[in-house]
Amino acid sequence: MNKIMLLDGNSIVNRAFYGVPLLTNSQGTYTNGIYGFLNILFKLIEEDQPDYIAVAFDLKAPTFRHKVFKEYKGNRKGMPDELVVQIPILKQLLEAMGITILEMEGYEADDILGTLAKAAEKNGMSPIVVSGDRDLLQLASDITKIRIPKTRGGKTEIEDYYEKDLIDKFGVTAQEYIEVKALMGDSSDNIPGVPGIGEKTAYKIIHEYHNIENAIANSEKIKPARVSENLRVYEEQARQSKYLATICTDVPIEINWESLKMHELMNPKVYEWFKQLEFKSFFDRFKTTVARAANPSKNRNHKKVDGINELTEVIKDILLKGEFAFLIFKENHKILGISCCYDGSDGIWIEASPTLPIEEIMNKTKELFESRKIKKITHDAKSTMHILSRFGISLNNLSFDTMLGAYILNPIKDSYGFDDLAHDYLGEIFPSEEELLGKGKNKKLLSDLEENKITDITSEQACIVFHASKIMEEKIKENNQEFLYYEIELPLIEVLFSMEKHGFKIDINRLKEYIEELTEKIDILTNNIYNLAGEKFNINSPKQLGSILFEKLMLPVEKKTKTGYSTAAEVLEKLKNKHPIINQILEYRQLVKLKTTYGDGLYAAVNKETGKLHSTFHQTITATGRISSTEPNLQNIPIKLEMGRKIRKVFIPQSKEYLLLDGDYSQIELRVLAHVAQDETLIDAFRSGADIHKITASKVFKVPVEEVTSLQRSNAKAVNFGIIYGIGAFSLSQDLNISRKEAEEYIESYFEKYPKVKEYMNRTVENAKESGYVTTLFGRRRPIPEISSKNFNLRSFGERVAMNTPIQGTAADIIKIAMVRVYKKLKERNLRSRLILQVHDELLVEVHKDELEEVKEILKNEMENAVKLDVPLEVDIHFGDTWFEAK
DNA sequence: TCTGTCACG
DNA sequence: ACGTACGTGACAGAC
Repeated sequence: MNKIMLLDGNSIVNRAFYGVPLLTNSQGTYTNGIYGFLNILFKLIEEDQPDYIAVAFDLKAPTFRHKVFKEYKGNRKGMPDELVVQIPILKQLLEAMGITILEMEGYEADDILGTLAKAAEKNGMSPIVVSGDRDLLQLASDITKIRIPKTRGGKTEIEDYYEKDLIDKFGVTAQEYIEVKALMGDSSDNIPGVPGIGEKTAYKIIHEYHNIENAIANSEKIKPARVSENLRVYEEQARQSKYLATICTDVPIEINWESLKMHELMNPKVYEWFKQLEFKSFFDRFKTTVARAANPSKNRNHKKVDGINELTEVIKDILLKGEFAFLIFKENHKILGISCCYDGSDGIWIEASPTLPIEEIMNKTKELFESRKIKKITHDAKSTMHILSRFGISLNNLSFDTMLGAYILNPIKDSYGFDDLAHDYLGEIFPSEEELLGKGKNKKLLSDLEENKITDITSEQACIVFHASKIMEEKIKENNQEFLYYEIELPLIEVLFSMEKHGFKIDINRLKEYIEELTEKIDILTNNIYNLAGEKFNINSPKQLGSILFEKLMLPVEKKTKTGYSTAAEVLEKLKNKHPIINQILEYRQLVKLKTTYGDGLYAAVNKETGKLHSTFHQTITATGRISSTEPNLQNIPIKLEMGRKIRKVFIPQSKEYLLLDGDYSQIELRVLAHVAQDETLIDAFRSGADIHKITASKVFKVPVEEVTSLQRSNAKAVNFGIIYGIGAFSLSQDLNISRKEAEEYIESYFEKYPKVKEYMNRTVENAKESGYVTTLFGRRRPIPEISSKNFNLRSFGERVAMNTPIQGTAADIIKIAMVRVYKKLKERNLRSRLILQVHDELLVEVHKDELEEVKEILKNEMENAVKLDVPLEVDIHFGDTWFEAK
């Protein structure tokens, strides 16, 4: 007998949503309801192997039940927004799987399922009705099976009911199940039932009288008296409840059985959906043939080159084409080979081998890489340049970097892998690194794979890069981002490469001394703390520290975290006067931070050969356009506190012939704000060259500039920062330790004095809501999906981001322009001085003593004139023998 | 691997 | 009534 599976979409996704923790993919789309639904669906299909399938959904429109009883489901709370957004995705996914979705205005999903189940029975099929809701049990028969899945802690258990199971478990038939509900009502659907009759009484009555009419007729015999009387008084209400509780089995819906037939669910479209939703655990459900068919590019015919003659032919071809995409593959310091793609169809894998050593490949290809005529396309050019430089090769005429292109087109992604390129720009499927090699300790090496697989993967990636670059070029043009991409970001690659390669010299002996000094101080503090606590414990453990402070010493609890007491500096600061241990802990924390992160951390990062720190600068990480620095992070070296600042004395020039020259923008973000908001008052303030915080203080606190106190100035400074961040009164009040009301007054007063700033903020948020993104002065774009969220917090975050990103991002654009120009000038003039570091609003140059005056001029000039704004850009220049002195 | 904490702009 | 400033990265401890 043919089986037909009929699912109650809403109720199952609801169950799934609450049974699976709130998941999102990397785009921030909530996916837990969909994920849970699929888990249930797959399990059911595996168990029952249905021949036909359909999913019914409720519509928002009122149903026939509302017509007779407008309060029906009146007390229902709506779905949470996190679930609402998943429903349309689920529907599209089901459609992609070839599963028919049934909806009918005026009816609920239950009614559609009931109608189909009954029709299917008549048609000689076995219906399997699936719902998260027990109401459906009234559809059970000796042919129709009701299945109720429950998801708990990721596990799905299913209760099954034929009508006999209903009788076994509840002692009622399917029809009697309705009668019971008519009597007891249903608070979740707002079905009234009969007052005074609950579950127990309802069953008792139906066991004896089988239906409500019979019960009403015999109500005299029913005890207790109140139940008996209510049955008569509320007999109409009981009838209406029965009507409401009865699933309609004759919905006027046309049934096309053929269209409900099951197909292979795991088709290419579905594969794509799963990739986007990041349901990696479902991937192995796809037959490899499907994955292959899903990917037209797999049909490319890649070639492996492992002989010198073939390589010569390839190079000849490339010289003819004038352009090629390439990737260099490196694993554990070993270079495996180079893949390339130059005519848009097949890729080529040039494999390093004993017969064709990498040195020989590099010797042969050097002319290509260094040619100023041949255009090069690659993915992550900066890393590539490091590899090439080991062979004394430089990369010229880089025409496109797809990693950077993907970032400019969408800076909020958290990875820019080949799978992303294929999906986002080519509409193709390519497995991610994790899918290809696994992850964690089981991660395989590319070189461990079969030979032809290596050829396929490496060549295919080069092809993806080639093709994606063409699409990206178009999009960059459409977005008016050509200047940003070709004049700022692309040239910046070489600048960052040079900074990384050059490195920052460290006075290693001085660093050792610094560590020793810290060690001694920490030892003393540790002893003091143990004495004050009366026992030894791990001061670094927030958990142990919390129990000492708040349980043993009974200090008042200011703030809690998810896991326990907060021991953050901000909290301890407030406990300073309550116990002498607090100051010791604060100082201990500060010194331990300095020792571990900056002392030991930097020491370990110093390159043994060069004696320098070679940080990596990331150009595709931040959502705003800033660069970031890792291993080590040189953008967060202490400066605010004296003890921390001292570490800057270990940062020195490479030799005594050199000095460190530092240029930093003064108030660049506020200046950008003045410009983009076109606020005359703010513009004038900057043109006058005066202290901007002081001026703001004078305006906000309505006192003459000369009479601004230092407290007023520092408060105004906080307001200025707040404005840039997308101000909130609460946070400002926290920051300044003032009341919320006062903070509100500050803000109001600020906007009164700088009205165009307020207009600008409103306009920017409006635009972001309209378009879904914000832009900087140079066309950098940041999508803000949160801004249309129904969730207050998410939406508020989106609004703040909309206000902040154009400012932070424009400042980032500006300093990047300056970097490119400074680099170019130093190179053009054949100077020995080198740009070595950028810290968001600051550039550091290692300058040869003979070139000091010239380079000072270049640095100041290029930074101040990187862009012409309606306010001047001011740069402070300092120099010295260490970074400490150069600030 | 996540959380808390803290360093920077 | 909501819970609270924008952007990062490193380290230690706890799971």
